[in-house]
Amino acid sequence: MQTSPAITTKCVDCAIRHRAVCSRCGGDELARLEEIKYYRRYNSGETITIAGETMDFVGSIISGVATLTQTMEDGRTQMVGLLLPSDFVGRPGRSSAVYDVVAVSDVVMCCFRRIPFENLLGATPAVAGRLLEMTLDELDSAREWMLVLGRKTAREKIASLLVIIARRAGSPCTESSPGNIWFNLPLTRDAMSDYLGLTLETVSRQMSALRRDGVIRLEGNRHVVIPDMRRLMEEAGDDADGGLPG
Amino acid sequence: MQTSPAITTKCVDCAIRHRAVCSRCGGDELARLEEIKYYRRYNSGETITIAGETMDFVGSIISGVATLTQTMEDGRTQMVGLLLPSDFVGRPGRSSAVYDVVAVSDVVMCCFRRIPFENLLGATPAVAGRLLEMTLDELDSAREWMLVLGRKTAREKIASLLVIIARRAGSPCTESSPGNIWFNLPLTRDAMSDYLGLTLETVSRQMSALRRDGVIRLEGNRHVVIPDMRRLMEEAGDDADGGLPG
DNA sequence: CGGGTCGTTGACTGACTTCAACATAAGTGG
DNA sequence: CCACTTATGTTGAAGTCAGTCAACGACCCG
Repeated sequence: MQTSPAITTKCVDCAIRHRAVCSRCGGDELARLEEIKYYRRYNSGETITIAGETMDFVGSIISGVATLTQTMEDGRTQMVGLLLPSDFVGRPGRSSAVYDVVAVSDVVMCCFRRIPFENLLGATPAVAGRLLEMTLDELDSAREWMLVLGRKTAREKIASLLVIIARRAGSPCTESSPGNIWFNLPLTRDAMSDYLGLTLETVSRQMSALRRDGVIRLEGNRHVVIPDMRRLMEEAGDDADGGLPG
Repeated sequence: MQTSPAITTKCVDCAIRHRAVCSRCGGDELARLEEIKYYRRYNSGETITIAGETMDFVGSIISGVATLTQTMEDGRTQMVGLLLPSDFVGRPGRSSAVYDVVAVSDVVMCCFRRIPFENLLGATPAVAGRLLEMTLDELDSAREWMLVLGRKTAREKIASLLVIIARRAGSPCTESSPGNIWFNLPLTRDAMSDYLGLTLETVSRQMSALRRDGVIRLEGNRHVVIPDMRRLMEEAGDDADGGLPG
């Protein structure tokens, strides 16, 4: 981890300005956040927090991807959160981390020392309210994921993960047919298996099966193209509409 | 569901006063809550909310147990929350329910109409702050449950559920050896299977196995005695200490 | 070239599910 | 009081989906 005095972006110009914990702040409140914020960079693979250790800061992911995982004594691990830009890391009111947080790509974070941030929470309803809203959203995601873990087949699990990533990180294809969506998978097969409660072999097999069946196209191991979002959502067992236009 | 003008408990005397969303309120703030609150009763088996339908109130469970479940189109269901006294139901800022909430015993709730409660949230930091804290706790529980669903064996799942219920609803045995803990299971085998992502047959088999191995004692189908909490926690794969003294 | 990481595929195994029969208890109405 | 129904729980036998173990391929970097 490196503190980087080099980065001095103003909050107003920040890429996550409209989605992060600061999104409801007006000029005054933003100024107060600007005073106590600082940036940190992590290289891919670097640990951000370790379960059980002191955590004296909280913050937002500005760019990159990190994972939140829980590990049992015998080594079994379960990912319990996937942190993308604008997501919040850390828990106000608690001094030690409960989960391992690891950067799975190069990550830049906007950090606040925990105690000053907690004080600011009490004084700034715009921040407290937005944090409540984000936490409620996280809770909904966690509950949706409980359905995936508890009741879906391996194939449905893979499809569900691809839907979630496509929703948050996918881009419409520019050249090919306009309905297409693509993204670069931010996770290794092993990380995917940790997310889905599967083994990496099963992940690999089901990725191959979805490719064989034309549900996805793989260009290299990480580049995923989704020719028909609706089809993928059916494979995920989410027949509810509301996906990206396809 | 019956509205009951009969119940007119003052907030000060409420059984969940010190744990619910109102727990940080002082006299003034409590008075404001008292103005807009009303009680509702549900009989065991009654539906409190249906996913997708309008939900114009939020509130706290005062007594009884309710479940929060998600259902797929083909009927597979996953419980995503177990609501015990002091737990909060509903989401401020959203007008329709996302989950089915069902009373699994007779339930009494302390309700607030949603809009007035949302207004009060903005004006009462004691309530907003406590709701944030409770939501963060719920998120931690949900993440712990993701580990159970994704990585634990059937036997560990059952043990984990029993640990959670014992923690929140267990009583130390008065007559028998003081280390003992007992409780009445609030869930049928079928509801347990929905919680754990198993079939009810597997739940039944593993309950029998834990009984045969002396980890639990069953007196009737619902009354569970835990002779050694530490042993049960080992069976759950939670070797971390911090349980009740045993 | 060798060593490391990451990914794929095959053969076999096993934990949990599925299907089915049966047990127990409570409620209803004759 | 008893036959009948319904809800709940237990147990057995057979089937299957995903895990385990193992070999191999692609790629990168020193």
